[in-house]
Parts: sequence; C-alpha cells; structure tokens
Amino acid sequence: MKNKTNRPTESELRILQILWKAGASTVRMVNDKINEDKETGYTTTLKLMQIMFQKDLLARVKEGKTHLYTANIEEKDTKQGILDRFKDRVFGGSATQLVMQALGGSETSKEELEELKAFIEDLEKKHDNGSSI
Amino acid sequence: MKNKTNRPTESELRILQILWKAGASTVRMVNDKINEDKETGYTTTLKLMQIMFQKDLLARVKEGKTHLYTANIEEKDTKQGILDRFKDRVFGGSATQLVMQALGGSETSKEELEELKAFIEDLEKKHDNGSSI
DNA sequence: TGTTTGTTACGAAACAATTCGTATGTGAAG
DNA sequence: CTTCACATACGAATTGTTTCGTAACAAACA
Repeated sequence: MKNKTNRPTESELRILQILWKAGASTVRMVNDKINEDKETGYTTTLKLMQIMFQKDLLARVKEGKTHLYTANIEEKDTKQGILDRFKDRVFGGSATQLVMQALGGSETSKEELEELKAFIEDLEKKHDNGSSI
Repeated sequence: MKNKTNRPTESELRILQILWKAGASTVRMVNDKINEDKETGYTTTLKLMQIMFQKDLLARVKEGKTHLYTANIEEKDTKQGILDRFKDRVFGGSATQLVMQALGGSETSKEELEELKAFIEDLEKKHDNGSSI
C-alpha cells in the first residue's frame, strides 16, 4: 500500500516537517508557514498536498469546508531513510565519516558534545549485550 | 568565477566522487565506473561531464584524442556544503540530532564508536583552548 | 437573493535534470 | 588513402518536480 522508495521530494519534506511539528493543519496554515521562508502561491501548496495525499504521504479529514491534513508516515523512519541514502551517496556508506564531518564543520556546544559522548557510550553498552545473543 | 550555490546535482556528485577517488580520468573510465552500479549510455556521461566542465566543476586537459578530466572543487568543502544544507533541511540545523540518528540507525562497530568518542574528546579540548586564542 | 470570500480540483505551463541520437572529427592500422 | 574504432559536440526528447491560472462550489452575510 505504501510507496516503494519512500523518498519525499524537497518540497514534500518541507510540508512533512511542518505537519510533524504542528499536527493536523489546513492547507492555508501550511502555506502560511512556508511563506515565512519562501513566497509560494496558495494553489501551489494545495496541489502539492493533494498529490501527497494521493501518494498516501498525507491523510486528511473534511472539517467544515476545508480539509485537515496530517502526515501519514513516521518522522523517525522517514528521516532514517533519507539519512541512509544520503550517507551512501555522499559518504560511501560510512556513518563515521558523516558524523566526523558533521561535528567538525559546525559549532557544537560543549554540552551537546557531552550529550553525544553519553549517547555513544550507551550504544557501546548495547553493543556488548547484543553480541552475546 | 565559481558557482554561487555550489550544489552539485545527484549525477554530478556521482561523477565527482569517482574523480576524487581515481584522479584524472577519461569519460570512458568514469562511464565504466558508473555502469558498475547503473546502466548509463556513454554520451549521457559525456554530456554531463561537458556541462560540469562549463560550470567549472571539472577541469580537463587534452590527452591525445581524448580529454582527461579532474574534479575542480575540493572534496571536503563540497561535502561540507552538502551536509550543512542537508542538516538544515532534514534536522532543522541540529548536528546533534543528525548524529544521533546516524549512529542509532546503522550498525557501527565498537572500534568506530571508540574512534568517534576520541574525536569528540578532541573537539572538546579544542573548544576549551579555542576561546583563549 | 446575489455578492463576497475562501475553498477544492485539475490541466497545463515552466523549469530542471537526465538521457540519448546523430553528425562530425581524428589518430591508428591496413 | 581509406576504413575502423573511438572521441567530441550538441540539439532535442524524456522525465520529474514545482508553479500557477482558472473553473466550480459553498458558506456567510449585506
């Protein structure tokens, strides 16, 4: 029933992000948000969301005379898919390379670095347990 | 002189990756590499590389009757640009979110995790010093 | 009622990226 | 010198995405 590649386009992702964050929204609400960054006609957003509805990326219910749309795919899974593909394309599949470049290139606060270290240590623990299964 | 956005398309990136790895190459060599993954006509690759040459993404020298092409932009800078944009689009600009998802989602070996931890500790040191320079 | 306001649906234009066919050039081999 | 095997150049078709104009509809209300 779902899309095979599950690869939202750039515009589609913009809309998904808005819906993941805001929950059920009308086309107008979404279009207003989009227009904070980038001038876009109302019918442009409408058409896009209609297409996404057809593709099953969005769900919708009728609410009075308008529709209320929600994202119909999981934020985490979707981002994971996009990220995996990106990792392959740009970093030859190496998570390590990707992570190093991500951290090396941007100003990450000491707190965040600490958080990441803890996260990695956690992964290592899971690793230890996992291998004995 | 250079491109403003410095955003290679997907196909362009495929070619750049090959050239970064292999160094100066003919169209045929590049096309052969591409065909390991994806059947692609010779003239398709040729055209693409010609366009990239026009855009200054590639340099070339005549060598006998063929051309030898090389990447004309830096691997690291280019990937940084792509990564930054990706981070913004998909993770709202948060390197931490990106890194967590990258590590959480893929099988990363204990060795690599250790390497990353060391890398982060290094960054933290630089962080400490950096403010006093 | 009939005008205004905001909505949906949808075709098609505009744009961008990719792919390929075909003409043409050129060095090497016979 | 002619032919063969590859190479380049380039126009144009194809494909995919985004954008928008326009028609039709419905609720609100003067």
